[in-house]
Amino acid sequence: MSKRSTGKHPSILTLERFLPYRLSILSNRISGIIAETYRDKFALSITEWRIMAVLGEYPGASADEVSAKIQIEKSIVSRALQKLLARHLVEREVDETDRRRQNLSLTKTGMEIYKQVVPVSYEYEEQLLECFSQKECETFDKLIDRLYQHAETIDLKD
Amino acid sequence: MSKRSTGKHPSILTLERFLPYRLSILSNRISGIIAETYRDKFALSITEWRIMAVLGEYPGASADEVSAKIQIEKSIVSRALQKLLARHLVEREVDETDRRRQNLSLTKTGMEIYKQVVPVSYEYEEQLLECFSQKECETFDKLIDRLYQHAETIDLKD
DNA sequence: TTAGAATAGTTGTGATAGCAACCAATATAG
DNA sequence: CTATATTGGTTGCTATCACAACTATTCTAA
Repeated sequence: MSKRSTGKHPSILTLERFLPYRLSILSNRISGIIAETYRDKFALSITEWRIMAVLGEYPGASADEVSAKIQIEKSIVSRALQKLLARHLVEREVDETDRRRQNLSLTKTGMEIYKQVVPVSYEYEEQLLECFSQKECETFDKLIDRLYQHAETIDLKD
Repeated sequence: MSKRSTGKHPSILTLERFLPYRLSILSNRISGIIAETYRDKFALSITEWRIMAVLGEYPGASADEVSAKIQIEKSIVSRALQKLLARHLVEREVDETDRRRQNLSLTKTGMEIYKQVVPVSYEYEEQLLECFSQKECETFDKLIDRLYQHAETIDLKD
């Protein structure tokens, strides 16, 4: 039984210091900056680009695998794929050993775009990390991964 | 003139190690977990809760100030406010010295909800940070803030 | 075998986000 | 003053997301 009324927390929440909030606006800012570039230079949304990135790494993946990889609802992946297919950046063929499944891959054009986007992405990441020393990079890396792992185990009891 | 073809970056992007992506899924996971609680226990969306949090800290703030604080489009704030007003969690009155402006504040009911949500939020934050030592907390804090500051200065050329 | 569960993918619906256009009140510059 | 710009806020439109229902195929177990 916790003594809520005499608890250890302040009675007012300082949003600017609240970790979930800070991570959210940090992520929004960082994604937002590069989203603009993807949109202006390649006419790709973040989701579309992520799909292409997975297919660049794992040609032949299925929509379901892509969905799991990038942690985006399969319905959203499905609709984003429709656009990529329409633009002939991605192609698919029914897997003959399992006809529910469709193997996805970048088309030639898709691959050309991919090869242009990859260095832009890396350069952006590099610019971001300029504000950290080598050691800080490693630390940050480690802490992010640890937090991510840990968050998965949290279940807010009611 | 950069030698792109012999550049220092790999020609394939490993999405799982790409910082913007990792921050995005980390933030989604962390916000997602608590969003569920806000929704189930208080019937509040993240945005609605953030608005209430600002009003808890700064009673009398205007919609514009709230919008700036939580970095959310004023149109979205406007619509979220309509719901909070309808539920009588927030009230507003026209500022008589500037009749464009409406001063917002939590109602009595709103304040009761607020007082329930605050400790839940702090407890969640505490659980999250369990995976860090005191020292790591401070480091993480510092690095996040630095990265956030730095990201603002980045302008992707062309 | 074959009925039922599981899996891959699509589609419908409602909520939310982002942008721009807009209205009303106020501030400002000639 | 008064025309113009600025500011606070709402609304319309479109895109995107989340969740659930649905179709089609394959797997499983009696």
